[in-house]
Amino acid sequence: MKRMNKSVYSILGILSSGPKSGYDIKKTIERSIGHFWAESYGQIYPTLKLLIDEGLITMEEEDHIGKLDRKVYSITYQGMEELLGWLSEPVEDITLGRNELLLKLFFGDRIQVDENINHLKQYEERLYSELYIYNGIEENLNSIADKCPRLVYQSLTLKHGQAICKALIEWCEDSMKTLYELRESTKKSQ
Amino acid sequence: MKRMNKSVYSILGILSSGPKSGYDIKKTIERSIGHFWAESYGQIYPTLKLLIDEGLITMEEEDHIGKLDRKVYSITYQGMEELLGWLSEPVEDITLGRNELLLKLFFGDRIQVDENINHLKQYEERLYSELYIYNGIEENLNSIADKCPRLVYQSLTLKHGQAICKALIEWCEDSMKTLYELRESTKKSQ
DNA sequence: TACTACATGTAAACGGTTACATGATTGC
DNA sequence: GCAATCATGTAACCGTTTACATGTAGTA
Repeated sequence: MKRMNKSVYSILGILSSGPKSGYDIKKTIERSIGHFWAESYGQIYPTLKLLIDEGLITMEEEDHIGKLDRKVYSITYQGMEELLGWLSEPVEDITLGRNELLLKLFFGDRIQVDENINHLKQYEERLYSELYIYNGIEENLNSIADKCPRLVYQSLTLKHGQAICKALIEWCEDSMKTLYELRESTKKSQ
Repeated sequence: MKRMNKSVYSILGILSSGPKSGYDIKKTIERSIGHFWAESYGQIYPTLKLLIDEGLITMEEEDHIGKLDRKVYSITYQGMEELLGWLSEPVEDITLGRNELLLKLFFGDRIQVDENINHLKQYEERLYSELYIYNGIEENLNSIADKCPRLVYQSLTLKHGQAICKALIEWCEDSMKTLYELRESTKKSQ
């Protein structure tokens, strides 16, 4: 299976909770994962075509409720396997724009709780090393006695990075705690 | 003047503190704004060509210290004007990947303190309204009594957004305080 | 009547990265 | 001799957005 771009997985994820048209997929993405992941029609329709070619989804023309040519897409068994495989793989990119970790996490109930905890652990580690670098730069800035305005502005951008790191490390901790509890509660109910 | 992409301003910003070669620009960007703004050679060299055509920078071939064909670029008066104009304009995009606010702020000492404070104020407002939306969704999620794992994962992604918003609102407050102090201290010394 | 939502799709443009080609200089 | 760094540049590729084209259905 050739390398696929991430749009594929956002669409497979959405279809994993039921068949939908291209239009529906767009709307569903906006309402659910829209705050960290966007897809345009120019991305969705060609991707749907590709997914059919790969056998990961199927299409059915829902003929004439009225005269709308509505095409409904469903995920196949292979498609579900592809999705689950991707969900379990470690996160690659974490550009804060299109956040792959959040995309995996949003569909986290499809896989084991521990796998999601692992994703969070790895993210937390990255955040710690990023913060470590920032702290190094900060010490460097502080060691320069001469406090010119230039340095003030530089350190503001630095503090931005530190603030995000610290907040997200906390978020990781809280999230992992939540997932530990989820794991325990599902154990009991079995 | 036709609309320019943001790479232009990162380069003008870097050149505003002294002439540099394309290679130097790349290295300087990495060391200074690299944590929120990247540029590749494939972006830098064509942009330098464009900036020369627009008269915003000039080029001088620094011939033969050895035999390296080093080309040194300097910002022109018009280039400086273009940069200062852009620095004073309100921020457009704030994708957290390539952060335009931080780019403006990093070069903030070139303009009035108050203009930078305004950028921060506007950013803070955006963050408040984003947080407001998240809080609305959260209430909605909480009102669903049925606590299925699905919702747990959804709310994790939501909390991610909330955590960043809160941290950055605090960062805005701190930054504005710092800039108020900077403004007062420069007033006194005049 | 006009506006909004439903519905599908494509082509061009845009912004950016990656891979490649080329070659000098410095230091181990 | 070899690796790292200095140094310039281009072409292909990738992912994404925008603008466009087309048309139906419901409702105010």
